[in-house]
Amino acid sequence: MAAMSTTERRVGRPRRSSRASIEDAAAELFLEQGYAGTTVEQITQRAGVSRATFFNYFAAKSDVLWSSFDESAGRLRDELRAVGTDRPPIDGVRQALLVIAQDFPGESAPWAVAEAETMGTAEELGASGLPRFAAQAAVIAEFLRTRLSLSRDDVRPPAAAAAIVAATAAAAGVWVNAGASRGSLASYVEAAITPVCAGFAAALDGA
Amino acid sequence: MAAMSTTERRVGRPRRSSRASIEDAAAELFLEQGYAGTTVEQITQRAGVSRATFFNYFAAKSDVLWSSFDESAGRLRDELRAVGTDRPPIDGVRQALLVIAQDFPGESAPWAVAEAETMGTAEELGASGLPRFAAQAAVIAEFLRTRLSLSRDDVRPPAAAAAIVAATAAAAGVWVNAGASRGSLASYVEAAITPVCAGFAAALDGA
DNA sequence: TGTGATTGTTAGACGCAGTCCAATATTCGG
DNA sequence: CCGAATATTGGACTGCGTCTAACAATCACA
Repeated sequence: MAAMSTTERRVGRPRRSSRASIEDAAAELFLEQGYAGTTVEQITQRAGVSRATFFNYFAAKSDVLWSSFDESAGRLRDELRAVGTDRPPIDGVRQALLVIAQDFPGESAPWAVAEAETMGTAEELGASGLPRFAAQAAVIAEFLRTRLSLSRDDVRPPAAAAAIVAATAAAAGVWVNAGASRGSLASYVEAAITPVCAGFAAALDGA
Repeated sequence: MAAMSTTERRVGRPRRSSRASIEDAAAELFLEQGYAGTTVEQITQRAGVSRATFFNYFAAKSDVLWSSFDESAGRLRDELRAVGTDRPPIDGVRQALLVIAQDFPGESAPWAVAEAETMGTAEELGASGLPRFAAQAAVIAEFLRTRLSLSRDDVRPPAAAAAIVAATAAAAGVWVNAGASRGSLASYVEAAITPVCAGFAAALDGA
């Protein structure tokens, strides 16, 4: 989603403020006052920009919480494209998700979820999460459908995709709550999605 | 969620307006103007109540869309409680969902999803859906965990629950888009969740 | 026939997220 | 120096959701 490195703008007024500086200001305030207790205006004041600028970088206040997720999520489509046509597509999905999950070691989790308790972000994450998960599921479903040459009426591609994404999200939730002594996110995701993939691998066998 | 028939209130001022009448007014307006183009005030005017009364019956404007879902969703816990201890718990979950899905014949779907195109409700349903799905998943996860005597650290119960709920939701989406010629929702849900249940049945076997 | 308890309805005000637009600022290529 | 392109800003506006205090209608009980 970030501007492609090949197309850095070379005309027009340069950005005075960065997306990251707004995120930092928001994270500080969420820690001090909680998510609900912090207004967008306070964030912009601390970041030293105007309120309008905030909405230039984020479409909604809750988008700040998902910044880390959005970065990783953009990779999924690329990882899937790189999957060879020789292996079962559902295995390719599994592999792609595990590769991405490996980028989250046990020591550190995104602040929006790691500090969810003190920030009170859990409620807002839940309220604003479905569109993102659905977008990822749509990518996976389309990948499965085309690779397996299935009809658009077939329930199995969207069902498998939704199940895999949901299992991944559930695994991430357990991973966050496991505290600092946990292992990498990948091991949690693997335990969560392997059964799903196995089940659909069998169900999609005749296709 | 509806007031238990055994506890109809017999003291205090009786309700002048019903939840259903507000829903009807909202559905009409959503058809005429779309969801985003309709204000809560317009709904209350057509229903003949004050704006404050609306928020007595619905915590949010989007809750009107989920009224039908919320009614069915309350049944899940009861259906699970009725599952015998002799059969595998994951089969009990599968059976409970299919029983509930049978209440949705092919001819009629809830207006919020059936008319999603003309009402423009899809976006709002997506934005407000996750808390509801998560609540259902939590019920299923707790059922699986206790019936199987698993630890709270185990990823599998929440993962299986989330996957099953997501597959059900995906099936419902396909079902809605299939138009009037479709069969009952149950057949779609069955095709969607059977692979998930099979996969986790194997993964939970040794437990 | 009151009187209090209980519950439903209402008006009015408020904070804040999110949208929109017009004005201004800063860089570039020519 | 002049436009084209992009970033930033102020300011106004809509509408959701919250809150509080008042008011209305019913029942139980004396």
